Amino acid sequence: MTTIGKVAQRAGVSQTTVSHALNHADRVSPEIRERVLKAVEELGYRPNPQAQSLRTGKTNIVALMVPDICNPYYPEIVLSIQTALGEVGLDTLVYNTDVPGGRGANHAADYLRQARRKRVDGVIIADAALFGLHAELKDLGLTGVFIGGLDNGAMDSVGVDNFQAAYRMGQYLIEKGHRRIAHVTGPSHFSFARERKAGFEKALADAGAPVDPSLVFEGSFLSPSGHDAANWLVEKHGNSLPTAAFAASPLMAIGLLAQLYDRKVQVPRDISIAAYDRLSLLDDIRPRLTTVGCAPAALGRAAVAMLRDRLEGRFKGPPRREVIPFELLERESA
Amino acid sequence: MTTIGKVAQRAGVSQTTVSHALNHADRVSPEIRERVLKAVEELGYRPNPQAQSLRTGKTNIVALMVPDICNPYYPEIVLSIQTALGEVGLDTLVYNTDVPGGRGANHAADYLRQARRKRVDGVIIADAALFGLHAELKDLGLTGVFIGGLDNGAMDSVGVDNFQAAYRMGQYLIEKGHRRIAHVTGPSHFSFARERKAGFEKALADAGAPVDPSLVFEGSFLSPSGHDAANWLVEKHGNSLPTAAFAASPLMAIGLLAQLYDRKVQVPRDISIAAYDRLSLLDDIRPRLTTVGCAPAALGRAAVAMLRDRLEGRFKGPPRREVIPFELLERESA
DNA sequence: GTGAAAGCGCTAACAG
DNA sequence: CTGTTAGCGCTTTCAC
Repeated sequence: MTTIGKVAQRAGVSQTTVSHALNHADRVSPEIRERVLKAVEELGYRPNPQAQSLRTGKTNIVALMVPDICNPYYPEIVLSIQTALGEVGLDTLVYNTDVPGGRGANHAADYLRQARRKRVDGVIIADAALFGLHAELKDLGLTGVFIGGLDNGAMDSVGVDNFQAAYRMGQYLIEKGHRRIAHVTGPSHFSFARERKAGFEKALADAGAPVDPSLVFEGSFLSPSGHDAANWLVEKHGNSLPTAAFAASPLMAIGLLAQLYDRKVQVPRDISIAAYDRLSLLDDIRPRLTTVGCAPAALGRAAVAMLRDRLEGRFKGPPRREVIPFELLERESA
Repeated sequence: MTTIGKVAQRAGVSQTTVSHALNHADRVSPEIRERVLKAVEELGYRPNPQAQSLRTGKTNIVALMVPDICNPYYPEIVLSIQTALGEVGLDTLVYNTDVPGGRGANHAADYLRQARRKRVDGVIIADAALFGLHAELKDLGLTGVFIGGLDNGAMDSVGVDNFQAAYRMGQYLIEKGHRRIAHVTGPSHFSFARERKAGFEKALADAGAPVDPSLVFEGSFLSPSGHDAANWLVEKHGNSLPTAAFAASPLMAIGLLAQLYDRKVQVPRDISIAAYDRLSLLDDIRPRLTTVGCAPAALGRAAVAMLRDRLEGRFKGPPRREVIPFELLERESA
């Protein structure tokens, strides 16, 4: 392994000069710099990152926490983040916080500590269940960005205005003539699930068609609860289905679609289906889902930008929140 | 930050002793060990991994290369690998090698070098396009495991017997009474795509129903070529569709399904569809696809086991190949 | 069984 | 503008 010493020797200068030439070009004369660079080139020298880290405390690694990469919402986030970080030479450590990894129940916090121990430069948390960790994050002195809602604004975060987006969808379904609309919500312990619910219900109420509580089903955001919701729809309301259903997550919408298919209910002929969030995966699902939300990649890129602002000292103020615009995508399902 | 020095001071011993107590329990008397552990506990001491790495050359980091995490084949691999590595304290650096990250065309090799530079302990490559990198890997002195085929057996690898699995599917379709079967293959420059093709064709030939070349369509493994294949089917063979089609990847099968839906061709009524590989994502697609293959997670776990065998010195022999058994899953699409 | 001392490769005061 | 020097925190000979 070529070390800085070898380079110095070859260039006929001291290690310091090599270091300067590489890190503070201006502190060194052009000719010397040239010589050093040439030696670096010839020797194929690459600084040892461990040594750099030990010295500087920086690792050029960012930890990324997602609940479960197999939930198709997250790959787009992970990809956009890894790519954006990779472009500036940062590496991405991925943790699936929701998947028991032989570390007991509380592995989210464990992973966080593990990341800290590793001296990652920053953390991006794309897991709603982890919003409570902001205090721990702060304690550990980690700079981090949350993706999604963060009630108390205790740290930097990026997200969509859940209330407005769901409101928009409510509006849309009303425009389309729907009055009896089922609503498959997320778990009410998530504040962003409550926001979506509130926004959607407000839209219906504003249109004079307030939601019928018997048409509300609380799901888990995951596809099995889409199945459950479909069964519930057919069993409880089979003799007179609502004309539309809004699922607060794409996975629940997919589950809904699948189970309705199995129960011979046709979409959108027998019932229209709309979903919150917009996944490119959905482009291959039939019928194509009408959705409201933003592309997850936009969240990822924004999160990286915010994190870099902190890491590179461009921004030092109090926690910020960036709101990403949403879009309603009308397709064939509703 | 508590360092080893503080611990030594508190325990009233030297740094060396602390290090020994922590890393070579037997080189230290029980009482001293006890004292050291107590001090460690009280101070919440955690060794600095950068310092450890600088000294030992190990980082406890493994790099994982996938073409594109948004291809739903990979999340299961990534999850299983990250989980398996996490269980033994190894962290996972994820790279999407197929996605331009501002690093020109050849970023796969770039990423590899970047990983090496980072002194990762090992690399897992789950990208068929990267099999050619085995030489580079060896040059860089990296221990690595490939997931998927690796023609020349130059490095450790795990995979499925593509020929046999595809053969099995051919057999199955024949058993089901199909004789005119379309075949959407992968790109022929991938040897494993050729193996699948050969296996499938052999099965048909063995059954006395050799494949009709006009029913073969070479795709890209991705969903758009499933669309293309559907269009081709309808346009070229619309007046007398084959009774079944076998797609050499799940994504192509999904694309096929989607486009057939758009063109009002019903599966399996009008044509049966079968796919290579088994994704849990497919559980939510309707109609449910009949598949042959192994769960990607099995590959991930096996890869981690192989890598650890090398890393932990349990195995030092020549490159090994582990073949994971496949399974045919009969469902409603074929 | 325990400790002193060297050094992994690098950066940054501080002198010159 | 360039070099000397001192560590960053840890592990590991090598003495004792």
